Amino acid sequence: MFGLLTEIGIIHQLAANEFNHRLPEGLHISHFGVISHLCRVGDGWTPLRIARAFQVTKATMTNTLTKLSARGLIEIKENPKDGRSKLVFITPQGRAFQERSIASLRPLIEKMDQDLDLDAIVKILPELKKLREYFDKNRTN
Amino acid sequence: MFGLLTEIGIIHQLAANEFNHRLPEGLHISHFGVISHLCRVGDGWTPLRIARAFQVTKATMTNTLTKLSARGLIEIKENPKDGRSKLVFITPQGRAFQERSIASLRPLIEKMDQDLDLDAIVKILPELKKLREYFDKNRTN
DNA sequence: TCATTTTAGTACGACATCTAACCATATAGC
DNA sequence: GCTATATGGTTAGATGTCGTACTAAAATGA
Repeated sequence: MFGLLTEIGIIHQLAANEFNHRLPEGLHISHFGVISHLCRVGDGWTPLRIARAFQVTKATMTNTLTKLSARGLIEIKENPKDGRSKLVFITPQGRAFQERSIASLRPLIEKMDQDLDLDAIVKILPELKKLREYFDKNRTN
Repeated sequence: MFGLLTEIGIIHQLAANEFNHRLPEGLHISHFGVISHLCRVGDGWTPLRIARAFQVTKATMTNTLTKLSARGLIEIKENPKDGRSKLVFITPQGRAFQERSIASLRPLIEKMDQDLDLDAIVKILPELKKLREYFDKNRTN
């Protein structure tokens, strides 16, 4: 069990590092994650909901969104339905950034697709999902 | 592929967080990792060799070892064979810390062993190892 | 032998993330 | 309706990790 988590930790570290190196304009994998998410599933989410989707604290998400907003990649508006909260929208520059990012990452992904046994990887995904759900359900706080 | 790495990233985040919460005296999973490593495979390693084992930079390892040394959990000596380098040894307090840590983590691990299908997890380990070796081999540096 | 290059470790600054504390607004209970 | 609690977001401080640049020592090679 320790071995599994060690392995996962190292893979995460190496993968995040690899991605960070390749993302344009010195942006971080977490920035790409949020932008990509908004592009794929639609925008107009509250910061808290995005934080939950990525399993980070709301303070972390405030930080990430502030950076993205400063770069003009997203727009943060008041939520007309709830005075406490905000809504996050992607801008045209945000979409352009996502496309540039994907283009930057494509060679890496394609090389992985080529070098690694995708079938085997697809097979372990459900197992990882179970593990993630377990941690998510059993976490303290 | 993206999904796989997202999953791995979240699991790592949740697991590291869970471990950090449970480790004694506010120590971090990275500290436990080093101590545990020295206990298991023997001490007298150079900082760089430990850094490589955990796939972190040597600057990071300097930081970690400084903290551990300040707490008296390890001892860092000159390397008589090489004036540039050091050797890291575990102290009795370090061993005691490892035992306390394991005791703190035991309930979590036992619960996981109980709740999760270990056979399935053991089956995905080789696949993860392959993935890790792939990233390790192909990393930009 | 001595100059060049490589290697081990450290110093410093940047940054993502966390926790804790705080403010403002919404919800619930009496 | 009003008070107490819960919720969404921000701020401040701590920390782990990274990249870059530096020093000192070892290895290389002409």
